Amino acid sequence: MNQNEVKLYEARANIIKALAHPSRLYIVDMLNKQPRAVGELTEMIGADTSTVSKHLSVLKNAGIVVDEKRGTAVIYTLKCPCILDFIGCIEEVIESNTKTQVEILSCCKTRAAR
Amino acid sequence: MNQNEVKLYEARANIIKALAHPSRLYIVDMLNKQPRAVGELTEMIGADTSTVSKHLSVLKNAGIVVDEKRGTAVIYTLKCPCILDFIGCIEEVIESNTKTQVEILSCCKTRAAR
DNA sequence: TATATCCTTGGCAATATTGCCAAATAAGAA
DNA sequence: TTCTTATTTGGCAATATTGCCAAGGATATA
Repeated sequence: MNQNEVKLYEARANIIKALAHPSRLYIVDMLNKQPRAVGELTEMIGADTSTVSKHLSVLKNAGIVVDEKRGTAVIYTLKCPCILDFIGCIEEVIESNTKTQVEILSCCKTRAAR
Repeated sequence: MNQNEVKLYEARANIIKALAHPSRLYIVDMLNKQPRAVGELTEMIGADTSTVSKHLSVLKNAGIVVDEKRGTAVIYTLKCPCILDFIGCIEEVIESNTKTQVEILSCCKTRAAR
C-alpha cells in the first residue's frame, strides 16, 4: 500500500466506522423512512439524549446525514440513500452465515443418526 | 427498539465492524481480484504477519472471506462479492463530502474577492 | 528425524469507542 | 427577561480495538 492507497482506504474506513454501531444503523433505517428530530430518535432507541446526539454527530461528520434546525428542534435527514443497498449486502452475508450454520448442524445430525 | 430489533442491528453492526478498518478494506479489494495467501497480503500491506493474520480472522469470523489450506500456505477467498457494491456506496459518500467541501471553499473565495 | 516455511495464538501496552451524568447552549413562550 | 423545551458538549469510567513481539502449531523437504 502506497501513501495514496492508505489515504483512500482510511477515508473509506472512516465512513464505514460511522455505520458500525447498532444504534447508528437503526437511525439510518429510521431516517430512510422519514426525517426525524433528535427527541423522536431518542425515544425510539431508548438511550440517553446525549448518547443519541453523539451518534447523530458521528453520522453527520461522516456525511451520511444532514441536520437542520426547526425551532428548538433539530431534524436529521439521510443524505445518501445508497447506504441501504449497502445494508442489503450485509443481509446477504448474514443469510450466507446462517446457511453455513444450518449445513454444519445438519451434517452433525446425519452423523449422529448413523 | 425491541429485543429482536436489537439483535438484528447488532448482527449487522458486527459485520460492518469487520469491514471498518483500512487494512481489512484493502484485503477485501485485493481478494476481489484473486484469492491470496496470508504471506502475499502481508507483503502488500506491509505490516506484521500476525497482524494481517488477525485481520483475516476478523473477516473470516464475519463470514466475509473463507480460507483453505494449500501446503503450508493458507489461501483466503472473498465469499460475498456484493461487498464491493457496498464500497461503491461509500465512494459516493466520499464524493458527496468532497463536493460539499468544494462548495464551502468556492463560497469563501467569492466572498474574499469582493 | 531434523529443519525450514507459513501461519496462528497469547500477551500486552497504546489507543479509540461507548454511554451515562452534569453542565452549557439555543430558541421560542410567557 | 425569565422560563421551558430541545439539543449539544465536557468529563469520565468501562470496554473494545489495534499492532507488535514471542511462542506455538502445521506441513513440506532433506
